[in-house]
Amino acid sequence: MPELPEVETVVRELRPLLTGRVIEKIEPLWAKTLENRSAIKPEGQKIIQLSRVGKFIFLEMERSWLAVHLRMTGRLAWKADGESDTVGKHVRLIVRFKDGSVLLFEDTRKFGRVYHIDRRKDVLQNVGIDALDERLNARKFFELLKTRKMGIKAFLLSQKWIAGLGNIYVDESLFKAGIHPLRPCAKLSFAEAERLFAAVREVLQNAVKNMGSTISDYRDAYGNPGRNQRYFKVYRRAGEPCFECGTPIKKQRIAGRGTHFCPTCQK
DNA sequence: CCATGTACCTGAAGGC
DNA sequence: TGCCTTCAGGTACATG
Repeated sequence: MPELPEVETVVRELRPLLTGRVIEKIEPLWAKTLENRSAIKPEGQKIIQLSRVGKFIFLEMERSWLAVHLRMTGRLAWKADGESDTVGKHVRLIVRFKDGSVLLFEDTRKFGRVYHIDRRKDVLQNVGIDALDERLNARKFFELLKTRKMGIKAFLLSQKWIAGLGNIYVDESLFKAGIHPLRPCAKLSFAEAERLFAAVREVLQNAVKNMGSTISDYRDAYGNPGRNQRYFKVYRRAGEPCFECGTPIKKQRIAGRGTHFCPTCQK
């Protein structure tokens, strides 16, 4: 499941591969994958730069943008020779460049989307500040928490306030901070908010260093799996002993997601 | 405002 | 072997 670290890894790898290339054609193979919300034509436009906000990947062109969301099983891969590339079973969209290279969007479950838009905010209306944005700090994080009654896991999972976290990194961050996933946001002290903010940053930054986590589907732009899954403390460890206290890790449905936590360490 | 449920999808895994 | 059910979870949307 690509979350911020996986998306960041893909963006870093694709940036030198795609920048400067000119689009010849965009071919959707599964109609719903491409959502065109612009009157401008992508054909003939040059890719100026790549960026990321939360789980969105942006390809900035000269007059419009492509925004990619990988959702659950989406992957991007660039191939120097588009002609020799046999189209795999799960290729949902092909971006063809003038030089003959291609960007493939593969997506087993078809949840992923490629949006063609005029400006980034066309897909960012309901997306909050990126979790690694330098403008975010513990004080601002606490300010976002203190007016909300919802459980902290639901808050972190929502992209509305802080963008980029998904199920894996929420569980790992809450464990690192020693906070129970059901704690109401508004009941967290400033010290707890500070600890949680630091944990979120550390968990995400470590995962970026490890090129993301691969559970089943995720691969980077070169088709390689990440290494971060080796360092999970709670995710997918139900019934196994907590590394801190030995209590079996509990799995429970919270905020509609399989949630892993240590009932002893997380209060 | 918030929690819950369903839809979108496919493939893997478990039960019988 | 094979059929059926359940589960995985990012996001949008409907409902209470």
